Amino acid sequence: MPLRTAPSVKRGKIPEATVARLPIYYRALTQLFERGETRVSSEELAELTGVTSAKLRKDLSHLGTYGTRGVGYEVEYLRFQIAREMGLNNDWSVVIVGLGNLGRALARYGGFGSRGFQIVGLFDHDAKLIGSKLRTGKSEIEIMPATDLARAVKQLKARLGVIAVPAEVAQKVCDDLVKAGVTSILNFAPTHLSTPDGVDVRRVDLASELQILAFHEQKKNEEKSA
Amino acid sequence: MPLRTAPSVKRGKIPEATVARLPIYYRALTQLFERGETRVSSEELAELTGVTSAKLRKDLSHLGTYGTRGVGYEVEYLRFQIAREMGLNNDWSVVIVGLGNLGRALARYGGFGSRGFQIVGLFDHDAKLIGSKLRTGKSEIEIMPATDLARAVKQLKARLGVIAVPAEVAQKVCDDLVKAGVTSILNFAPTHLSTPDGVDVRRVDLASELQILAFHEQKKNEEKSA
DNA sequence: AGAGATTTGTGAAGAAAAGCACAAATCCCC
DNA sequence: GGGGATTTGTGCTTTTCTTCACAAATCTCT
Repeated sequence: MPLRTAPSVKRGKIPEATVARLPIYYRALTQLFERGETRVSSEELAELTGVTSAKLRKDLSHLGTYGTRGVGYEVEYLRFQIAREMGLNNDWSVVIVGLGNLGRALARYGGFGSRGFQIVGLFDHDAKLIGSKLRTGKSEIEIMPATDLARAVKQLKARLGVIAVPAEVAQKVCDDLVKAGVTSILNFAPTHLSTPDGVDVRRVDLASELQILAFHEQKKNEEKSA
Repeated sequence: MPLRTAPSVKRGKIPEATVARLPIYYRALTQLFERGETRVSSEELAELTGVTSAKLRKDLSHLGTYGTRGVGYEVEYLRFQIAREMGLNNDWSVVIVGLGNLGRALARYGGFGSRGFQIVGLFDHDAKLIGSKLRTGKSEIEIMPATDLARAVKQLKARLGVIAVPAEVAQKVCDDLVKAGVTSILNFAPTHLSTPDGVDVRRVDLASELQILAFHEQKKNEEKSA
């Protein structure tokens, strides 16, 4: 009978590289949990997520010692600990600015609205879109005018913002979001955003990703012909 | 009159971290070029792209010595060198699999079809979509049945594939793409893909990005209340 | 209860990336 | 043509990330 002893929670700060992998582990654990698995070894979980088992163990060791030597990890327990560490038990309000092709896809994207994230505001500049409603997961939300951004976002108390507008206006939108109290931004516009200290920006750049692949692809060809 | 001396092209391999930043520099240089700027210093370009000037210079030094001390870099020349290094002068054929919300947005996304990347095939599983046409940049392309994937992609000779299908079928699609000769994959499905050696996979994970932001957001709150 | 088989957690070593600081090269102006 | 002002390119240092390898902890079987 594995009696759960007090989890030794470590309070050093977690390396950024580790933080970036926690969502991957979380997802794999969720899958295992839904499949009814109760235990998993670092080897198996590493296989599922595409990392090495040593890296996985070191990553987890930054959260605390949640495994059992000779046995492995309890799926549900480890999953909960990661969720807690990542703040997924809290509820996060998110606004999306820009509802072109990409913005609409993001708004409708299920994985976005799921677990912990709730889309509470949609904004666009285009008069043809304003007032129309969009289904985002469970609820329907009306698209509001971008001119209202700063005021409306402040009222919604959202601290996470998604920018899916053209590069030319991204900085302006970013400034408005920051003014409204947003302190974390996911930027899909292909441009660098400058923000004051204390505001995090993560960029997702579709064209860059393709270019990086093309670079490696080219290297493969050079090798072949060499 | 700055007579252009033979560029000393360095042939060591370029660090991965540098490769990931080259597209950013390239975009900023394109912008400067279109604005009519002919010269830029590492300090200015660093500011524009959100890196430090030392890092920028070191990155560029891996490509060759394309700057002039006391002066800076010639915008057009440097831009060309980066493009060449990244294989953007070649033309890359890309196929997209999965034309749900996200896939359609990607297909229509201008920055994708631009400079060097041409979407040559669209595939989906859904009978309602098959046969319909989608405008991707300049041309219209018909959506083809996913059952035809391996055969059709081989015929199209595409080596870059974009996966925008649900996680459950992503590995199957990936296997088919690899079978068809695709050697670089951009994966939007929230799951790890296993591939044979020689096939590169880059993952873009929207939910993970939000979760990483939420993690830091939580840390900010803890600090405040501490 | 003890021997043998697993599997974690982690120090220590190694590799990669970032940051520093300054010599070398160029320009400008008198 | 020489002195002062810029700005690159890079050796060196520091930091961060990854990998290795093994002791410690647990389980199983007899």
